Amino acid sequence: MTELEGRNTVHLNQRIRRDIEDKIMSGEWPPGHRLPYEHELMAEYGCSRMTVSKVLSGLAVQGLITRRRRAGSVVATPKADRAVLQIQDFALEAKRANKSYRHQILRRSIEPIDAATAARIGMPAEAKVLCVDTMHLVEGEPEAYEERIINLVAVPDARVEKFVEAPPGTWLLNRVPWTDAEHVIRAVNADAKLHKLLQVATGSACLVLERRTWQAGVFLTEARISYPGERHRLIGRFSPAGSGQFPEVSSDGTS
Amino acid sequence: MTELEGRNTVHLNQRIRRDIEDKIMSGEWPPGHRLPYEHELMAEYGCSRMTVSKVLSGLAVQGLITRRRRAGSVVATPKADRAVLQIQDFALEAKRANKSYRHQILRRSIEPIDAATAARIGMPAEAKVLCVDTMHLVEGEPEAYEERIINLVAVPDARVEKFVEAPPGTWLLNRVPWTDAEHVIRAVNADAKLHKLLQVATGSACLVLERRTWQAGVFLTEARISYPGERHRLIGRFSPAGSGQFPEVSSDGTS
DNA sequence: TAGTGGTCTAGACCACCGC
DNA sequence: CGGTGGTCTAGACCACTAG
Repeated sequence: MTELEGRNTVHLNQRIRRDIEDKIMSGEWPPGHRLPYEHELMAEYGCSRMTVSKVLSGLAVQGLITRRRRAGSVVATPKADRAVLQIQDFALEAKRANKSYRHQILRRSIEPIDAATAARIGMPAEAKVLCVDTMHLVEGEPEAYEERIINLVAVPDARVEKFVEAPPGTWLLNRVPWTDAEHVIRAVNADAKLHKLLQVATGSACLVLERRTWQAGVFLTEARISYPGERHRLIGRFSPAGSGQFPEVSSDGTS
Repeated sequence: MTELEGRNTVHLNQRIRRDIEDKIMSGEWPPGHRLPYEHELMAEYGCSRMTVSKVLSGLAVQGLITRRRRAGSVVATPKADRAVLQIQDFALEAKRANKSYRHQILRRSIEPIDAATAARIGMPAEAKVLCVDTMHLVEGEPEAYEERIINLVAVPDARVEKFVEAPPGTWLLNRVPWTDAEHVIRAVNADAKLHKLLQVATGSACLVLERRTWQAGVFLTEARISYPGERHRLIGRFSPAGSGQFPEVSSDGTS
């Protein structure tokens, strides 16, 4: 077609992708609708097959379409909604809100894990791990209470780390990459311990986030983070997988 | 190099990608480390530039590396952890667990929204929306209570839909694609209403998930879903963005 | 079996940006 | 300025699968 107009910095693949996304998003191509074949798109846009192929592959990765060999590409039918929450680094989060942050290490000891924990994280029951309890304070107020277990076999450096400059979560994040993670979010009524630490009434609802991470099958760390109930909320804003990524996410503490 | 061995069905790009991922994950290439240039990888694997380019682009989309012209590609430093929760369709979820599911529409009316809601969803205060309250029952027990608002301008079909066969969430999911979403997760103490509906003690902790979705800037729907406190947890298992996608995710109800 | 997508090549030109 | 990544081409062979 030798398109020569409108090529300021907008690339052909972007135009193709946008056209297809628009047709899907507008409902013009509903779930199940078969997209044009690659050779048809080649003809339509007057480009090589590689270009349309990359576009369609990207849409497939994004989950907008599904592709099969002989059958062509069809608009995917959404399966379920995803909630994507970005668990911010506490210090970063506070800094963005222009608030002061500090943390206190309440406990730091190396202990054997009990049977329940062993089963949960997939380690032998006798294994010794590093246990670190941390209070996160924003503007001097309790923001969250964190109970963490670190596998010293996977993270030997942690054995001598005192977590003075950075709390365990931040320290680990900047040091050890992970390959698998599991999150559990629950609501619990504050017991005496949470009452004392978070300065909330006994029985008031608290948000508990448990995160376990592994690296290639090897357990790395488990964190149980308790937030004061209604004062804190996990917030996530996002677009479908892969497209807009994660434009703005926060975990704030407005009532 | 003209590699000729080991090409059963494992593609060259997969091998390159795996090699790089392994080096990053093992810590051999820590955050900030500069990867080989494309032409170096070409020489190392004896392939064309397109092949290594696609691999590196994929890793960049995945967030494992960052790429800049002239400067090359470097291993990205992780910013924060993400929690990815898949909000299952209630019926699907129950079916997988081999449990019975049904829903009840407790309320269905078209009403103008109040000022607070209008501000929250970005619609004029006078706009009329469809309000649907739904109880989700698994094995006859209250699983969740859902309060939903649907923008009739964006989803005109909803005006005559009675949600008998499928609850509003499922109905919408299979009909309307969204481009942006916002989630808020809170813990609240059950008030009299939740006590009655979810059959939990007044004051017991409940998990509240609010989801608002838009399509290209146009508000679609808002759902506030309340789960009985400790009986239900949101669970997500996942790998870093783009790689393993979402291997197994559930929202189960064990105590 | 024929036609689709999946992968790969050996080039090319260009935009950007660090030196 | 030179070298990097970003994009694109016009081919090619192969694997898979629907009809």
